[in-house]
Amino acid sequence: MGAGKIRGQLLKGTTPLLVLTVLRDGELYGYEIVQKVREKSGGTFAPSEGSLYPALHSLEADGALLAEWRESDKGPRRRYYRITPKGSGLLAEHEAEWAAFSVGMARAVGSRANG
Amino acid sequence: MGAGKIRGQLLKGTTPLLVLTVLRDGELYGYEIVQKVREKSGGTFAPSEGSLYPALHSLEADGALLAEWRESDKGPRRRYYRITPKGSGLLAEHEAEWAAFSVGMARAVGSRANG
DNA sequence: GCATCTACCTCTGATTATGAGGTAGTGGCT
DNA sequence: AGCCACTACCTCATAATCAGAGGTAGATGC
Repeated sequence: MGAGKIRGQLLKGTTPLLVLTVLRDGELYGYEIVQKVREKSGGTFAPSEGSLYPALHSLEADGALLAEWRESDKGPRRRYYRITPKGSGLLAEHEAEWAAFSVGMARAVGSRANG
Repeated sequence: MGAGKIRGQLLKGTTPLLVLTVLRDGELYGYEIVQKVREKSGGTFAPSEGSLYPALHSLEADGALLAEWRESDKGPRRRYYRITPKGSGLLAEHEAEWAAFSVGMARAVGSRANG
């Protein structure tokens, strides 16, 4: 349980990156996004609804995503999300941030001393 | 500026890991901890005072660190921190969390499709 | 006396993940 | 028909914690 508490904090700020990443391969609706993230991350990540939907709305408001309602044959309607050119730019920014961040962590936490 | 906003969120939860990591090599006081973190991370990280001191107090309260006031020849007194066995255990936990987290991210964000 | 550097501490505001709750459509079971 | 489960969306209250600004205090130099 203690470990989960740490993880919850590490997750902060990763939802837009994860969402934009799975949408790079094509349009998806909310539930599908969670499944794709879980799949791609090897089961490590699966954004909760309480963080997914606000993130989607915020990305849409920023012009990073385009959304469209569509009916489903078998269940409630779905809101499909598609990445925009602006979203691709934002994705690149998030990827660069993550890369710099994880390199810094590898240096700082790496088993060997650096100084 | 936009990038910094992302990073600020990614940083959440990393302060205890960074602090415990630099204290693994010996005791340090607050200002020194920031410098060591900056040094080890190649300039990527340098905890702000507003996050460092609360983290130190919390780690001390948890029994992960032992602290001691000492006078300085040339300036105000310093509070030296030393890692305890419990702190080493916590460090191992944080390291494992970080490892799992960064592996998951590498899978999810890696340039090639996984599924 | 006053500014500057070191060194500590605390508070406010902003961001965001979680978990619980709520609304609806579809289909299966009794 | 009534009930439950599953899909699919959304929102709210709570908790964690980072940044930045402010405050206290000792030592040094002008």
